[in-house]
Amino acid sequence: MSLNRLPKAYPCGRPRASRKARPLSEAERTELEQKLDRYQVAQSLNRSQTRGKIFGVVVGQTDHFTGPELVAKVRKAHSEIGPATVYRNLRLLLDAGVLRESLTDREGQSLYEVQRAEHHDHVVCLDCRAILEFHEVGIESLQNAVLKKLGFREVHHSHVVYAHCEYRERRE
Amino acid sequence: MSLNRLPKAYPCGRPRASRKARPLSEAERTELEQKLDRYQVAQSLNRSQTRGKIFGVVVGQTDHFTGPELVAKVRKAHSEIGPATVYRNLRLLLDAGVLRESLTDREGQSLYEVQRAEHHDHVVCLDCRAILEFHEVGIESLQNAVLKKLGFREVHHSHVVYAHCEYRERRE
DNA sequence: ATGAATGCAAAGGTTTTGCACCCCC
DNA sequence: GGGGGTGCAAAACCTTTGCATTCAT
Repeated sequence: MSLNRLPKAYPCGRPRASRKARPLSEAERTELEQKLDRYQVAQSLNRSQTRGKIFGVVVGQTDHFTGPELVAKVRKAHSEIGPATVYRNLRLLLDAGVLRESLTDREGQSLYEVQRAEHHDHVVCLDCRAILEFHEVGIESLQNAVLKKLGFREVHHSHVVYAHCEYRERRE
Repeated sequence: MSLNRLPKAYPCGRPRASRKARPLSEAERTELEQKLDRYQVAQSLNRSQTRGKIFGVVVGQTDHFTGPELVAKVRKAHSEIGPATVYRNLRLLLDAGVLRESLTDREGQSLYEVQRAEHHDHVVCLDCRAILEFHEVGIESLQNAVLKKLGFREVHHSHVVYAHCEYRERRE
């Protein structure tokens, strides 16, 4: 096999898209809106219509998405909005805590998702690219103990496990 | 503050570059060489001189480095080698397990490092960008228990904590 | 009125690809 | 000899930036 053609995907039999996160509740949406508002006030920013539209698209996302995907989604709903504006607001929403950069997919692209109240970490299936979420309190508390010992105060973290899933295992 | 000028760095007083990892031992270096050899054989790849040179530069790295940094380092030692070749070999070395993509820095760039026998995770200082390493067996075992329950078999993982350090704390 | 936000186009930076030529086995 | 590897240049891609204009307060 030549260097020029390294495989990028190793498909397994896992059913696709079986993992849609639940949509935001009305309360969560309101909470995020207030978060954005507070950030805008704190930073003396304006409340623009365009930002409102982008926010609307963003909080409608249940899955993880890349920058270009967000650009496309925004553009689909509001064709007048260009990439530059989307990226400027993407960064702002990250800073405001409305979004978070949750992981890097196996192609090395950043994936973003809406910041929810309950934190979670990720498992990426190396076969079918499915992304699952997990939360284990014990891990977090051990992590915080380590950080404290090192003299740090955590702001956020990214814990991603890349793994083969049982679907592949069965075929080996 | 305008959207166009979001701050990217918040310097703290931590002394820079206080954290150099130790260089590879001769044994480790040999082990990596064999790993590469095995990979080349398994994939029916050739042993080229250029790849050897790049390997040489790579195993001389003690710190984390980005793609462009590796390009520059290789070029400095071997000016005839271009970016395309470096990137092709970077990917190959990742696939061979000689390197690993260890984390994404706060600018969103991937950082690579030599794969060592002892696994470790990372803390990134949000103030001075220092990168520290930690290893906590308890975290790993909890993680593996979770993965098993979900029906996955871990291949590798990335656990990065972004945090403020005590140096900043003291000044607040 | 003043600074923030947008839209466009252009630039920037990183990584990949096409292709002719060379090297390894 | 045949496939793998390299080097160069060009392309592809994602993201940021400059600037004139519009919007929010």
